[in-house]
Amino acid sequence: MSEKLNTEIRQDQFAQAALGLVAAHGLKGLSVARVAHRVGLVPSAVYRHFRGKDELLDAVLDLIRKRLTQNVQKVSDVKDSLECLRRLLLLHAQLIRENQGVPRIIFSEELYSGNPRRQTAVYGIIQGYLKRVAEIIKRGQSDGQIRRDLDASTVSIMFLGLVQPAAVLWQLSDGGIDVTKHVERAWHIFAGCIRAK
Amino acid sequence: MSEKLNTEIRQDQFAQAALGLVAAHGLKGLSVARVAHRVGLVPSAVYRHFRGKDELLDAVLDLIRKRLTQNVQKVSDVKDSLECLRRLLLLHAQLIRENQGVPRIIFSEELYSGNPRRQTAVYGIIQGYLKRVAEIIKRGQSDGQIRRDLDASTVSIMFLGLVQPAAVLWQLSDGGIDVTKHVERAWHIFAGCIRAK
DNA sequence: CCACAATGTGAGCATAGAGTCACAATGAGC
DNA sequence: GCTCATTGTGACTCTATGCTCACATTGTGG
Repeated sequence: MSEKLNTEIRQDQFAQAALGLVAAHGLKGLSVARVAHRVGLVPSAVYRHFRGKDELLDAVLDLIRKRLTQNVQKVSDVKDSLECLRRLLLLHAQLIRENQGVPRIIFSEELYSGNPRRQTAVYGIIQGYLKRVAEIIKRGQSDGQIRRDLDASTVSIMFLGLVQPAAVLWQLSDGGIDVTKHVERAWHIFAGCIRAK
Repeated sequence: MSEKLNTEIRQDQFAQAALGLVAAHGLKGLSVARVAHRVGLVPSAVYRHFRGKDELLDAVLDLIRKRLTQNVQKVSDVKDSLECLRRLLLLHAQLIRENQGVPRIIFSEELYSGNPRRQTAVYGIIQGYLKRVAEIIKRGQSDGQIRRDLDASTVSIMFLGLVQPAAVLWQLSDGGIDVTKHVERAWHIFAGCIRAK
């Protein structure tokens, strides 16, 4: 029998295991049994710490939200707002590279179709991230770094668009495309466009 | 008993039914039984026209490729390359609005994880589309409409990035975001950036 | 050191969905 | 109008997976 650990620790372990499994085998490959096995426990053990698979998935979403928030934190002290955005973009690319599970979960409607509550949750995560990006952009607009005639919200969505398609291609090509390189090139073009003249 | 129709017609019907089902209920809701029911037939009838679910999904992918190719065709006679791109972008947004199944299938790794052949197929569809976009861009570069210092391939991926995140948000918010509006605003910014001065 | 709550286990249930097969109906070509 | 290949049907099997439950084990507070 495995060591007995308290619920919070197990919940964390299960959530991380789940995220890893999605990265490796896709959402389709995410079964309660596999998650348990990855943690070194037996399937039914999962139900000691979650009411069901739904609750487990919620925990995974929470994990993802934390990772995104962390990235924003990491760049929050960069004064130059364009540089701040650039670094956030690179961190984002890195997050995706290091954990393919993140985009797979966020952009797979499998997770929330037929589950309005979770759909709202995912939407909230993305909107939360976008909001923070928009704030950085607005800061750049007030201190004259970024063109004031642009809608911060639109720009923040475009910002996401710098990574997202590249991430999909990277996944599809099994790493045949360098996400970070593309993101750097794209950023160069994009920055030249929103920078105040 | 239902009317007997030949295989090509049935294959088409099943593929379209499948695409519609994905739009309505997500990939998770795509079962052979439902597809059959939507066409007004019984589950086992599907196996008269496809070897299995895999072959059905391949047919759906083919349908999607055709739709994308159609869009490129529709704008192929527009001389002004920036205008050509703008129209293609709007068609793309329209395609997504009218058939949510398209992005859901293309960007859901569920479809191809654990199936290298199909993964390659999806990659091919996107790359094919990107290639055509890149050609339009190169045309714009040679006739002096678009900045020559930009890498056409990078720009084509950015082009995709103008719609993709908006499409995801639109899906997540149940239509709470106007994809076409965002795309128009984003295009305005983007075009100002790649246009030759 | 002991009781008991929390955690881990294995066996088993229920359901959904892919696929098979023998048989029935259809309709196109002769 | 007959024949037969094609297409449609219903009953079925098989497998994967979410989940339950009775029981075993652990370790912590008193």
